[in-house]
Amino acid sequence: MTTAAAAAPRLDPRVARSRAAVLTATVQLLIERGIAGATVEAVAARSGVAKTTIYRQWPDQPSLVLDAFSSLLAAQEPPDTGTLREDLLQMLRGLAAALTTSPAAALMPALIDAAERQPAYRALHHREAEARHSSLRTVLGRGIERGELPPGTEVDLLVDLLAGPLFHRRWVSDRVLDDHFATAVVDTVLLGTHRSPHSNPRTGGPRC
Amino acid sequence: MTTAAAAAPRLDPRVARSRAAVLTATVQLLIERGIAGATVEAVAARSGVAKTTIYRQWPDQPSLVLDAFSSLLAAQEPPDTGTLREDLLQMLRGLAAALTTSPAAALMPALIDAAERQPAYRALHHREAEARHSSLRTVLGRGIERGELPPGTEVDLLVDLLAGPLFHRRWVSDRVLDDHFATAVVDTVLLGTHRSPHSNPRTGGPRC
DNA sequence: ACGTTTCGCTACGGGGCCGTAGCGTATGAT
DNA sequence: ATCATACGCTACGGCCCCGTAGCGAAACGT
Repeated sequence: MTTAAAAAPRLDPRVARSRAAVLTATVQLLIERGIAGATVEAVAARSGVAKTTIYRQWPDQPSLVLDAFSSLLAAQEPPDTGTLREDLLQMLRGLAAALTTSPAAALMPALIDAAERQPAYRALHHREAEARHSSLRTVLGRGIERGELPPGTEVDLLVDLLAGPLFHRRWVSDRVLDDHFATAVVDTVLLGTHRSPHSNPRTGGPRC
Repeated sequence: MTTAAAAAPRLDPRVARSRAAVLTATVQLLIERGIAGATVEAVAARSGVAKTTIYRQWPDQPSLVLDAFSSLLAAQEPPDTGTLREDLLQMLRGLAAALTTSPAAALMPALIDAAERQPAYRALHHREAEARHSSLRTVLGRGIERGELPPGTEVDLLVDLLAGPLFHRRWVSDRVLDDHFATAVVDTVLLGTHRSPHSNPRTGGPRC
């Protein structure tokens, strides 16, 4: 009975309310001032929740920030249009849009930077990245089954080839990142993979 | 008199010494603890230079950190082997090696994160990125002149297509980043670009 | 209506870092 | 040898943030 009760604890609405307010304020502060600026005191001031209340729900600042980060996890479902190209276009266009418009995208560098040194952030970063890549892997796997990609295709390589250019353009080149760019990436990579130059040169192209 | 003297200031060796010690310590602290950890007090402790001396040469902490960042600028000369593929292989392999081994590479996420919010860091980041890309652009330009790339090739797109996957693998996928990977990227992108980089969407893309 | 839980508020000691001042000492230039 | 300069050291007021304690008030569950 105790285990059953602990499994489905109906939450006190007061807890839920303050918890939501705190997380919202934390995300805002993370975007505006970075991890270092997401102070417990600042979160308390911004959210209207007392500092002591925050400490009643989170042991320390890193726990709170990690919680705020994971509250943003929103992995999209893998599309299934019937064509590999269409699936990839849909995914990369969605990614491009998310990287340019979503305010949450702005704090990905902060997560990567923190992951470079702190194990907890590192684990979270990998979890989120894996969640994003799994959809891509699913789509690519279907492409292989359909014969749109050669059988020996290295899926991991393709993931970097497809997603990498979008990230690079957003945070390094700092140029326009739109549907046209996403389309160009998909087509170039698909065309370049069609003959699988690195893995299986003997079999030539599938049906060229 | 004052203007003439300021025009050619031979540096006091004491200044040069403390300056070098401070910058070295700052870089170390940046790598170990990030920007927030590169405190003037910590730098003073690590370098053995008194805190007051640091303030005599830098007005505040951001100036010091920016100075430390720019002391790491080392853009490689564009190679000229005669073949576009060889040039690109050399450059991307060098980049892959730098991203994996160089301790300075570890603080690129920190720079990108800071650039997201602070204009000074943003300017520095763009300056460094531009320096890296210019060599790549030079090599690609020669490829177009030689006819190894179609005349209308979008060089900016190629830069992201080539460099992006390396960054993505280093900081998102967190998988092996070696010569083999760099080679696969170069070959896929070159093959994919050999015909039109983005074919017409009406027919369903680059089908053969 | 009743106990229980969570809340907001105030206050606190502790710590870290900021940026400056003053002063004697060591190192450099001439 | 002399003068100028940069140095290290100590000390300081100020600020921000940490995490905890104690209290009464308000909101909840039954």
